[in-house]
Amino acid sequence: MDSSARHSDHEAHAGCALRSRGDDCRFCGVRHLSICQALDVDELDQLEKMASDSVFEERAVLFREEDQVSSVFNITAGVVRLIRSLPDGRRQVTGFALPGDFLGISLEKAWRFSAEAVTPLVACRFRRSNFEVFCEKNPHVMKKMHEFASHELNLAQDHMVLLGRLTAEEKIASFLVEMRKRWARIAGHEPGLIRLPMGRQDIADYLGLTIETVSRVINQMQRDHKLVIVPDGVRFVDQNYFDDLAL
Amino acid sequence: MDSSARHSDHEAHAGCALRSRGDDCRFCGVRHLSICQALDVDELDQLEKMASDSVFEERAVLFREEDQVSSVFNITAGVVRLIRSLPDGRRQVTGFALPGDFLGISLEKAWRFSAEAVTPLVACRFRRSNFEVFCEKNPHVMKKMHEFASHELNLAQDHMVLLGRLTAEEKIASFLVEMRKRWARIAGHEPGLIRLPMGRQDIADYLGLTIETVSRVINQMQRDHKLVIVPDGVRFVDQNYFDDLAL
DNA sequence: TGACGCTTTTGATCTGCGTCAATGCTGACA
DNA sequence: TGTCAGCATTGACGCAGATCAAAAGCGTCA
Repeated sequence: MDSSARHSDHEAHAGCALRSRGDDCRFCGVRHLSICQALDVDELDQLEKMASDSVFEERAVLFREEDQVSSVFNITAGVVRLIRSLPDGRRQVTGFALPGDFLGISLEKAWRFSAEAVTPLVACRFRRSNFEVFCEKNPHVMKKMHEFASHELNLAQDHMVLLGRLTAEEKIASFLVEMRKRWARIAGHEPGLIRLPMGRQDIADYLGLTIETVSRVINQMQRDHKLVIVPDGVRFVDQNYFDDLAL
Repeated sequence: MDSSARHSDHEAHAGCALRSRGDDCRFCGVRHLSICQALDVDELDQLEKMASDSVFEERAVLFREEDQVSSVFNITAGVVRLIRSLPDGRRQVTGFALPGDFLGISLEKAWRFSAEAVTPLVACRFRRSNFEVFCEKNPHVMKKMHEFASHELNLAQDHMVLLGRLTAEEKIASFLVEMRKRWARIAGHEPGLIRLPMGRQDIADYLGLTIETVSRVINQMQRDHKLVIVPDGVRFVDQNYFDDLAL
């Protein structure tokens, strides 16, 4: 098998299943989505020497809030929930990390949120100390990190509007549209099925709602022929309804 | 007046009143709080050549969502509200910028939020194009920008927890504690008076509440002897009450 | 000094979503 | 094939905070 065939083979399956870099970053299925897109062949080579694939089971904890940041991660396959918890058990899911997403952009000493595998997971792992040196040595990698952080900040502000000012129905619609866009970017085309690998409780904690409200709203949408609920996700029936409601 | 006397004079007034750099960054009252803290004398010199003081009246619009980013700002004196608006008029205040805060950290083409002066304002203004070149030429300035952005991201995540999971009472308490900390950092000591130059509507839009709820909760706190309302702010009576409630 | 405009406060009422409780569904395993 | 555990759904009811409406402060200006 020549390298171009291997390459396109990997691209075709981006985001679909468990899948490692195969020990060669050049053929990584999420490279075009990730921080690595910024790197030239030389830098990619350096980075590869620092990388190790690591696999997590569903529900595995990658790290907890307050833990020292000893590794940073590039998600290769699977979904992660990022969680802030209050002392009394209330939770806010601050985001979901999908293939191509990077955990550890901030270069701070300790994690400010916990990360748990929603599905079986493959991640490209770097020792934090190595990665930090790598960033400092390559200014345009630092710039890329900054661009990623800025993008995250914009998304965080979008989410503030959602949490502070949208109704339950608008929140759900926005969430579904967001997931559709993100999966589309990963797959390279608009998917018919919007995959929702996370449970209702995670969706509720992401949207600042209760599990009952999430369930009620989605099922009402189905009764109103706006979508159909299918195993592992939903399918839009009335696209315009969602585009009109979403943030 | 020698320069050290001028310096301490400026420090003493940090955050109190309208006050410019006086055309010399070395004596800037907010330098130790701002992005400029990262710079050595040489870099500060370069930056100064690019800087111009600009003054805004109360209610002035610094820029609007979607506007091209032609300038970036370092707030010298006064307070700015940062706003995301929905088409139907609902608003979310994503943050308040205080002296030392920087607007334009993301280096994106267009603003993603509007900025309006809550009080009369002095800001140190840089042409975006100049500033970007300056960042690219000085890697550790880029790193500092990234650190600022990362910090903002953490604050944004804190605010998501507040918006998604706190009660009205907890939101108000968290807000007051946040403002106390931020003014303390600017003044260099814990202030007796917590200055609230923004109106009730801005506070409501920051916390995802209505103006009536903000008013009711604060006035109830006063009736319960947790604080006293004074012109331009509040004063804590029962510090522990707030520390226990706040995020 | 009084009239005006704007913000804040207060009261009465309503409602969207939370809470509590029960039932249903699905997949794993004996 | 039945049992069990963990999620999702559904229903009944309650309440925190929204909405609607009015009054009270308060700075500004003629």
